[in-house]
Amino acid sequence: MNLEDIKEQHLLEISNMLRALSEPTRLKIMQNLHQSEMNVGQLVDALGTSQANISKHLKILSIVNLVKSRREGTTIFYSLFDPCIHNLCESICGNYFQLLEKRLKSIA
Amino acid sequence: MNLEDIKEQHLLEISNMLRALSEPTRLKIMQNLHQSEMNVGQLVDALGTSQANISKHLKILSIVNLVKSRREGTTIFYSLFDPCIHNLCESICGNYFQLLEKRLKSIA
DNA sequence: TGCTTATATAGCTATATAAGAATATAATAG
DNA sequence: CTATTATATTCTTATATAGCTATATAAGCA
Repeated sequence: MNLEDIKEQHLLEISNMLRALSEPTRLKIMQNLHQSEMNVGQLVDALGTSQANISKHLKILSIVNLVKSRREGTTIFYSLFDPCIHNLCESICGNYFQLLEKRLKSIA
Repeated sequence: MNLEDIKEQHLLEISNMLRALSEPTRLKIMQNLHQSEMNVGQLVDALGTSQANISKHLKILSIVNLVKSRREGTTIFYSLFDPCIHNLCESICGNYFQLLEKRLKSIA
């Protein structure tokens, strides 16, 4: 599938996924879930923001299928929706550092 | 480089890059530049929005180093900042379709 | 049942931003 | 210099959204 051939609707969905990913708190949530599943309370502790805030961000990540959840008693565990999300994150981050290096070289 | 090890400042820069990418018009600009460099007028024609609007979006994409420009007389040509941006876009798009397939299968 | 814990939601405010309209800048031609 | 063409910027308005506070829901336990 080439970028050039993407239809409007898919492009809109991709932009939604990227917008969901593009918020720093949500990116940190993804970074945490990258390692293992976590419940809301653990994420609250890890990120140092309010529980309400974390819940809202988790909802946004759920809507675009970046994360999924399972209940265990009163606790809800969140994890990456699919293993391929790993690759997505690694790839974004890898490309960022590749770009960063080239920018630094072009300054030097 | 693993996602888990990314420091705050890099994470903020990545989120800025993703936010820049996450707007539909800008994603379409990237989609067009994916194929070849284009000047502002060509992008205006291709996307069907105002010249001012395109210029503003191009500026946002420039700031995060997703595109670069060169002048030729009064015309300014834009292109992807670096070849690796190709990979980034292909990877985002590839992962989206992979996710899409799995969602469809899980419904069926 | 009522109480506690964990999570989600609603309402509010402040800020960010996309798009339109008008104007400004920059390069070139005459 | 003036006019023209191509692009950028400024200002405004409307909408989206992050975070706060308070409240609601849901599950388990006494």
